[in-house]
Amino acid sequence: MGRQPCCDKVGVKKGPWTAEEDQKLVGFLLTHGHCCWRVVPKLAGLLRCGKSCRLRWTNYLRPDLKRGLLSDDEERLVIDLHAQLGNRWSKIAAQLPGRTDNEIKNHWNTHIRKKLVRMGIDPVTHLPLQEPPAPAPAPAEQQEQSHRQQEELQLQELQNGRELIMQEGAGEDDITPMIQPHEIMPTAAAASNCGSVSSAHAGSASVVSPSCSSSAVSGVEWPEPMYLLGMDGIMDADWGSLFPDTGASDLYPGSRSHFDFFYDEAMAEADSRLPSLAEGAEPGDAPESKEFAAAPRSAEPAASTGCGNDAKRAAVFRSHESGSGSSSSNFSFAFPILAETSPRKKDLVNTALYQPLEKECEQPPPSPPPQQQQLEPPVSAFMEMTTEEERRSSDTGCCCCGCCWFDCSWWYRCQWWRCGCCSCSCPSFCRCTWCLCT
DNA sequence: AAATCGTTCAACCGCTCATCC
DNA sequence: GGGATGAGCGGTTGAACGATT
Repeated sequence: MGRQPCCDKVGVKKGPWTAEEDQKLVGFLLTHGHCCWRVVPKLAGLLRCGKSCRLRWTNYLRPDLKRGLLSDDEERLVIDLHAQLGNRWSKIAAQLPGRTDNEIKNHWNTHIRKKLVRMGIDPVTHLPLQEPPAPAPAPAEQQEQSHRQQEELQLQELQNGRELIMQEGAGEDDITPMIQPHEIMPTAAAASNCGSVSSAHAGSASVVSPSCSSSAVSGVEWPEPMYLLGMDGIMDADWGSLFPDTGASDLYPGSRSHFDFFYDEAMAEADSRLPSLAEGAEPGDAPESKEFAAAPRSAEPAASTGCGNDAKRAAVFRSHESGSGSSSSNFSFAFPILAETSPRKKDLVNTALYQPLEKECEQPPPSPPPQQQQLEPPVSAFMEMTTEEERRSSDTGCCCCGCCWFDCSWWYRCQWWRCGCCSCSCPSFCRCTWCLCT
């Protein structure tokens, strides 16, 4: 008697997942978890096999996934772990929270393996390749050779550090650097400015969320279904009551989300710059504090421009911020960002998120077209824009929404720590010249 | 502008492992 | 102990996309 197939293959859809399917799957899993993958598609109303659902969830929809290319540190760790574990991608992935075995495997095959070969290292044995000495490089190759030498130096550093990494147990903070603020994908709501999903900028499941496994997630008692593709559902959620007693960091021990990182850094800096904020300083001391606490600047302009979600988001933030002091990880669940499709290079190439290909890095950067050389207009020009919509829609001015960090930080053109057109580093409230906190 | 080639990565396939009965 | 079953792993595929000709 042969093994029962995972599905009957009849009437089962294959190929790329649609947004609607993602929505159904996420909604179902967040509501019910998964007890048995085979029945998930039936109960969720999907014409997919359970295996496909599991893969889609673990490799793409899971709310703790990082997106984007592996960082240099992650790449080094992958190389190091591969030298020890071989092609045990799941074991390697287990050391890189937020990364999937599939993702690492793909990255290995498309980037790292080639890099190692170029460096004269056998990607299988991690030993030097036995090759005849290469002829003297042509002048055009000298630059590349210099690049190789640099990579070899890095690899040597890696080898030197291998023992140390292993002895120290490779703490998460050491081995998995946080995604930097500029790497954050735009939220669908932010990118579209008014809550409708923009396929052009809606990132794939770019998420700021604690590390977890799908099995851990399934253990949560989730509230009412939240169809994540409709961002309103997220924003409307009562995140304070979602995890009334335990923060996400409790749910996922030892984890710290990117949001945690941002939040703590922001608070630390805000504390240093606005020491009297907590005591209810006078406007002269912290001009934005009271206004923010009462009604963020974004709220009113948002209303006038039809962006009521800003107020909702600000309300969620305030609710969170004024909580009992439990882990800010609670809030991390507010940002699972689902996309209609995976982001393509064209979507990111003009953004801070774009990470050039290796070969592109080897080329001298193309000189920007004239119009791009003046991305930052005089501050006065920016200040002449009077509405939030004008500021937001301006490709040449400050990209901040002009109000609280809540919007700014999720707007992909923003620099987290300070706005591109001012040196304000008061991340709790703003980073742009619209604000008065400078 | 069109054709061709190379790259990337989501998704699939087939296998093994773990667990249950 | 052995069969049935579900889950997970690693290799492979193919569509989409970018680069080049």
